[in-house]
Amino acid sequence: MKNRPYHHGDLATELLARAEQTLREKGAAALSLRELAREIGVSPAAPSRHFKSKQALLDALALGGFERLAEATAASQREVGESFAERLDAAARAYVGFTLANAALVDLMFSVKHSPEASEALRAAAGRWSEQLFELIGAGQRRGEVREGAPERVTLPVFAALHGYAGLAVSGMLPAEMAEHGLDDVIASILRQCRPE
Amino acid sequence: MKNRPYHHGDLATELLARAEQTLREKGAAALSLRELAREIGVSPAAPSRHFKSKQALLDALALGGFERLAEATAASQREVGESFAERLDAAARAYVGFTLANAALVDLMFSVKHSPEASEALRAAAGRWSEQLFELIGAGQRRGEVREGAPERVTLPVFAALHGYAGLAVSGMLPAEMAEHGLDDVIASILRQCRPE
DNA sequence: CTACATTGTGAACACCGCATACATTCGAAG
DNA sequence: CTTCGAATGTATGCGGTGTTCACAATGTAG
Repeated sequence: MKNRPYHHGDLATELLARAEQTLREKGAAALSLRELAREIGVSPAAPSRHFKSKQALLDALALGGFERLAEATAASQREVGESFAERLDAAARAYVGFTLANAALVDLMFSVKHSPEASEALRAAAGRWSEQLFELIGAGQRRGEVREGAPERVTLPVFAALHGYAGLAVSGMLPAEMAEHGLDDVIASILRQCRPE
Repeated sequence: MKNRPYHHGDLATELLARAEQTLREKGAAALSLRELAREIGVSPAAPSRHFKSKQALLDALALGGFERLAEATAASQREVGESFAERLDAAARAYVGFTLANAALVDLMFSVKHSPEASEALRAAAGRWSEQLFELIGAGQRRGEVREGAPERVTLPVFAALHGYAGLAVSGMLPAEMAEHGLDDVIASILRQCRPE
């Protein structure tokens, strides 16, 4: 009856793909392992062979999100000028754009609830990405376009502003008049706070 | 057998209270109407008389959160000096303190998922609170301690930085060396970006 | 070819949110 | 005070969920 062989071949990746699709369309809360299995045409217990719990599936999604975010950030820096203002602008728009395009996923990534062992991998992936921000700031400092100071202590406020703006925009809590110039204003304020004396 | 009368007397408020407690202790996902009813000693369907759905209960919690946040912010401004630096510092610590002390609740407040009619009330409560921030910035401008500009466009980056820092801190994504001076650095950067030319 | 590890199945369990029909209590109008 | 409707709590059931277990089918290494 079923044309599908007994073994699916690559259930894990198809689970992740479909999960991310439903995540995007209906949010994290509406994600159901059983429904996923039903869509793929596999028994309800099959997913548990690849993800020992629903949380594990979510952790895997979050991990992939960080990797893609890191890639998007790197890409934004590849074809842009060398001035700090340009590079920051590109990185900021890459980050906020990614967040707006993957709201539920980003929510997952920065969610508090992660299984302890996944937390390690997540922290690592997040670190691999935030290093790009350190490097961005560091380069600006070397060019004399960013004020002096320990890179982490200069980078944190920058990143916080971006993260905060993206979160506010996604939550729909921004009145229209703020959303319009919102990102521009945030970027401008970051440049102002980074300026050397 | 039961000493409790047939009518509980104030089920709605006790539901909210217990819900917030479990929210704090075990997170939003672990919140169950049935378990709440069990704890209070009432039938599983009883809560539905006061909150037509689980989402309605969550909306009510979020609403209360905004009100308490507004109150905490107002309190932070009552017994503090008049300089912008002092007032911003107080408001910032009030906001970040509130989110750290009520992480899951704040998550709920800024979550995307709200029933349409609750969104209105939520937006209103959020507005009542954000007006305090506008006023904070406006007062700073009148004192000549904050750069000129439309209040919304000056306030947004300020609030974004605070919101973003709180989110990062809560998510545990901050390395130790950042978390230490983190808030201080964010506040300093806000002051820098607000400074007149 | 045989043994073992991997992957998918089927049934079961204990939950959950929600809806419906019914019971009890409260409060106001007559 | 009685009555009668509204508010509140109960009992039960439905369809859904995540997770676990024993078992079956398939792949793979020796």
